[in-house]
Amino acid sequence: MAARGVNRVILVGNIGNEPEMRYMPNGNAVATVSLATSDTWKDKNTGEPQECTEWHRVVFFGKIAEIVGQYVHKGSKLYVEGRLVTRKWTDQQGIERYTTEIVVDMGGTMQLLDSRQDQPQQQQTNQQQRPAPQNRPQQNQQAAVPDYNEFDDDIPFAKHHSINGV
Amino acid sequence: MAARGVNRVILVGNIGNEPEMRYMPNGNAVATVSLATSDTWKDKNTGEPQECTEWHRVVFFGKIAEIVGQYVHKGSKLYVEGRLVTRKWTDQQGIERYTTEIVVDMGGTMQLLDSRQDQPQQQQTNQQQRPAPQNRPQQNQQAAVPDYNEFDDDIPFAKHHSINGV
Amino acid sequence: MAARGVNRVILVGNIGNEPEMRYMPNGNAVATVSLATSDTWKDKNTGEPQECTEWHRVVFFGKIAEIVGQYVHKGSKLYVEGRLVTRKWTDQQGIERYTTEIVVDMGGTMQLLDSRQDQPQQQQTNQQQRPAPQNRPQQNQQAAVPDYNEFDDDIPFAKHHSINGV
Amino acid sequence: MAARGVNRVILVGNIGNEPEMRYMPNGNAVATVSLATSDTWKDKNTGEPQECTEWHRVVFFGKIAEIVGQYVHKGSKLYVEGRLVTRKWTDQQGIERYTTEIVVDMGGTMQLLDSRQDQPQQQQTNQQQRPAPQNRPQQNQQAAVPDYNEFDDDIPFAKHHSINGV
DNA sequence: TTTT
DNA sequence: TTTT
Repeated sequence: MAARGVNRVILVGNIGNEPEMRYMPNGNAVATVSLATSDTWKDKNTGEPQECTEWHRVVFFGKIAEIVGQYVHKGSKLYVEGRLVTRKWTDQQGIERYTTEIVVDMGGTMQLLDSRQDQPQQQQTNQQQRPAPQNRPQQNQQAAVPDYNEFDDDIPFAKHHSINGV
Repeated sequence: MAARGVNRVILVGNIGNEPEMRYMPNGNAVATVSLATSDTWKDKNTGEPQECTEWHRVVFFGKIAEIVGQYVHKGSKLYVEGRLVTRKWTDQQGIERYTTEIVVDMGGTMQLLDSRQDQPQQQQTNQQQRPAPQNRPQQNQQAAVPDYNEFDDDIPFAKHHSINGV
Repeated sequence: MAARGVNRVILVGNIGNEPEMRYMPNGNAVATVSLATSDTWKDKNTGEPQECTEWHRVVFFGKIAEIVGQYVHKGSKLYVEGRLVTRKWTDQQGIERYTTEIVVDMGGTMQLLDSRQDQPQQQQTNQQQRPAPQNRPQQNQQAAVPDYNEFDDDIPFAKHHSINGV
Repeated sequence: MAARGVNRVILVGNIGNEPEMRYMPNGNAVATVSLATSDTWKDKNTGEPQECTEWHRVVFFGKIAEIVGQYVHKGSKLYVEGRLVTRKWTDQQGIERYTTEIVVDMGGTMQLLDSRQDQPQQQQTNQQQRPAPQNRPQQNQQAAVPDYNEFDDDIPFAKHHSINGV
């Protein structure tokens, strides 16, 4: 809660995939998305337009992750405010790797920038069995978890996602 | 110069090393530092204080890199505003790796937050042969480079630092 | 260009009016809009939802002002990055007043967050006589000014807008 | 807690006065400071250096206000993250006025950027009768209020400070 | 005066 | 590797 220093990331961009949902042992949701930001400029010499797209791995925790799972879809435009976290993991070949993510938890924020009619309504049908996070009492949050933990096993790299002490 | 989306990082923290200086073929300076930000919180269960330090690799380009080389030292406190760039490189074993850096160029900014008397004066003596960037005409910028390019070869991992087209 | 300290404002919100366009004596465009941001929360005691809308006066300068004049309309959603400037002016009764504005010039940025089809096409017809800013050479920028300076006189409070030395 | 839109201000600068402390009817602290940020640039025509200092009125609420009252002093360098609020008030002549402030409450943050030895120790002596906020149990927070409410009456413009519903 |  |  307290901090020495400032660690803040602000992104506006479009989501490149459906959010990957996971659940912590205590039932808290974790949503991971890839968010694209693009820079465009003109080459100094040739003058022709250049474009460079940067992909950011954004990980949402807790209540905000539930909202992401519910309302964010491939193509959604998001405003995201979070912090940088680099974590170490070991790939299948046993090679140690580092991944930098933008973590959005209680100290961050998210804004869906699509107008309602832009949203792909079809995408939401496969989530209808899940009540909207706003209307769900706190206790249900944990009750819903086991179903998703089973599904969790099918997510590739799921174990890379674990962030200790956050 | 134009952009679709927003990609912004704001950091305040302390530098863990002397800046590593490199120079582009056109003579532009590149300065790389490690910047630490810390989060402190109390464990929910035990109540005892926890600390987590995050290290950020920050890369400065151009005139701002010259200022970093001149005035920033191990222990300096900095405000940094830049953007996230993830680049791919191949290590000595031929393994492809990704590194995420905070790039600070003309679209970013830097503020040295140490009061003047805090600065390690001794550190600056070995840079006195180099005129202050503010007083140096543009042409000298390139004249100063060869000395540092020689030194460049001694920097480990120097080739990882190259960022194409940024 | 240099700075002591940091002065940064980031806003995402909707525009409440058509941009007011003015032109500096040197032909540079100035666009002023009102941007709304809303906070919603639940009253601690009654639990009923509360909303508080904050209106921000945002002033764009130069090329970015031209883009605002061309593409931003009442209802547009914008991302804005600028700095706070408070200026003093005297109203018709001779009373000294202070107004705080978010200034967006070369050190800031703007992103139109509406998808293309959201844009009110009709609004743009009365600007068609004006070439798109991107394609217009620098000289035309000044050529276009007299027309708008005449129009300028019809803008109420136009004299309040003048910002000296910025 | 929820929001439509984003309203964020980030400032780094020096404090121009001792914090003005007030207390809400419920005992919550309110601290107000003036924070200076400076822009320096060279005049395009004459080339001579220009400086423009911007003063920001920053208002802290709650626990963070207590920390400001304890540790922030005239000359302190601060990092501040808050939101813009413009409020209306009536001056002694009955003239309606607007003041824009940067509000820093639970949704914002503050970082003292002075190293410990920079702090004016003498300034703290007149606050020694007040226990450090960290060590003070919640109940004492309210117990300490009456003393300061009396003092509150001596603060000019104190009534301008009230912010309803925030 | 915007928006959801 | 920094800092409090």
